[in-house]
Amino acid sequence: MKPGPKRSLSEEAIVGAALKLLGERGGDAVSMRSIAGEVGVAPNAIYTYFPDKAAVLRAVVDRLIGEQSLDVFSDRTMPWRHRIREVALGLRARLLDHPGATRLLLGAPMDGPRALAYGEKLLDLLAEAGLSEEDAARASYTLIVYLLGSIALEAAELDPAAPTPPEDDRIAQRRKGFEAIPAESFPRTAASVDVMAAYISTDQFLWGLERVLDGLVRD
Amino acid sequence: MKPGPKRSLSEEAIVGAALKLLGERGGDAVSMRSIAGEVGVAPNAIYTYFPDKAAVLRAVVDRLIGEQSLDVFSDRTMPWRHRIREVALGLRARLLDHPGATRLLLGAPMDGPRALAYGEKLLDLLAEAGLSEEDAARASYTLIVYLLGSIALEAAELDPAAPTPPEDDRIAQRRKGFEAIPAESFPRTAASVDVMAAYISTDQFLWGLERVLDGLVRD
DNA sequence: GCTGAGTCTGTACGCTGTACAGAGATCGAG
DNA sequence: CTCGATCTCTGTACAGCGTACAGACTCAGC
Repeated sequence: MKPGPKRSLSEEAIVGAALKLLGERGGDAVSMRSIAGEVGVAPNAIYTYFPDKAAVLRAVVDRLIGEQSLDVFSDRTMPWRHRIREVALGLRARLLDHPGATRLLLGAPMDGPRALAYGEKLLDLLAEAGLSEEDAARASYTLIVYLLGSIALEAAELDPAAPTPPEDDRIAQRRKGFEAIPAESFPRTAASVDVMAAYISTDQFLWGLERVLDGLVRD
Repeated sequence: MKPGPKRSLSEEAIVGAALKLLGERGGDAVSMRSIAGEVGVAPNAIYTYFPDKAAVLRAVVDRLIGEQSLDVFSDRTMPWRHRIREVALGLRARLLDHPGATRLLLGAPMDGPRALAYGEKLLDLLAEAGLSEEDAARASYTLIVYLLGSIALEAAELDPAAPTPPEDDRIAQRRKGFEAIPAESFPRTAASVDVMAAYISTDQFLWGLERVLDGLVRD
């Protein structure tokens, strides 16, 4: 057995506290100090469990991913497309539940054990769908790109990073920094704006997923 | 004319300085203070031009996007698929040139004027490819998801956010925080790892793009 | 019982974004 | 030409951040 006093915390507890803060008070509220406060230790005690903050955040993301059961992947009573849909929706729901978490996803990509298991299963599933080993690998990556990209863009839209200033000078604030650009090149009510705004929904998510899958395993 | 002294800077200059820092010293080096130092003013002088740091970063991203000429979009001597490839590669190249910039992309999505113009053109192009108005909109969004997702994941991989610690205890450091998880669930040499590592390339980017396009405009 | 490793606390450093007050420059109006 | 309004920029300051360092305490094994 190791010497020294018993640990008063666990990685689990720390990640849990971070997750709680993330959900309750947004991504900016997740600091070493607030996490430590949440579990009742001095801020630097966390460095006993994780090498730095980035590691904590990676563990948070991994836990979020790991909350999804992997059983669906191999449930052969469903057609594989159905299973992929299911898994994709699950991942999306879990991550969008904590909008602040998502911006972490892409800064430190999925290299936690649970994320790896996830990727592994996805690979198997695509092989089962009839793809060659190489195609399955490429398709798996493409799919992950679509999933994470979608989720990230959606999360960015609904993140509480927009504390809604007094609306009076919101447009002015928004234009600040683009003053050198003629006003007419601001397509304020243009179609592209509507696209971004209106199609952010489960509906659009599934529509895109379906098309991507069509492209990946067609013929 | 407005009263007050002449401005000694411009939004352009500030964004330029930020971009320079981004390229030369990485994303973490872009602070209000360093930008101000670069252009030779006090840190808070920047607040005359931008409401806050996020606005500066949004302008940076918009500038990066805007560096791409929009002419390719409407050059009807090329087939539309070729044009999309061209434009996608251009965007990717421009953003990966400044790896630090990419993590900003998803935190504050593209709402700058140049980004909007970009989206607008993409929409037209897809309509030209024969899609209905609604399908073009959805496809446009899906395509943007793929582009930004790809680029973000690639940038995360090659970002200088990995200062490479002394390699002796790199694995130990890496495992820290996952100690509760049995070692055998660490698929260290698993296929999914290779997927993530090996297929990050222009090749994979184009492969995926082609499949996504196949899915979007098949029939 | 001693040794030495391991866990936690207190303190401190250098950095961040940005709010606030005021100095100086420049304009339009009288 | 003067005056007051208005704008830009500086100095200073604050609260918060991640984390390095030194030391107090607790325990397993000799």
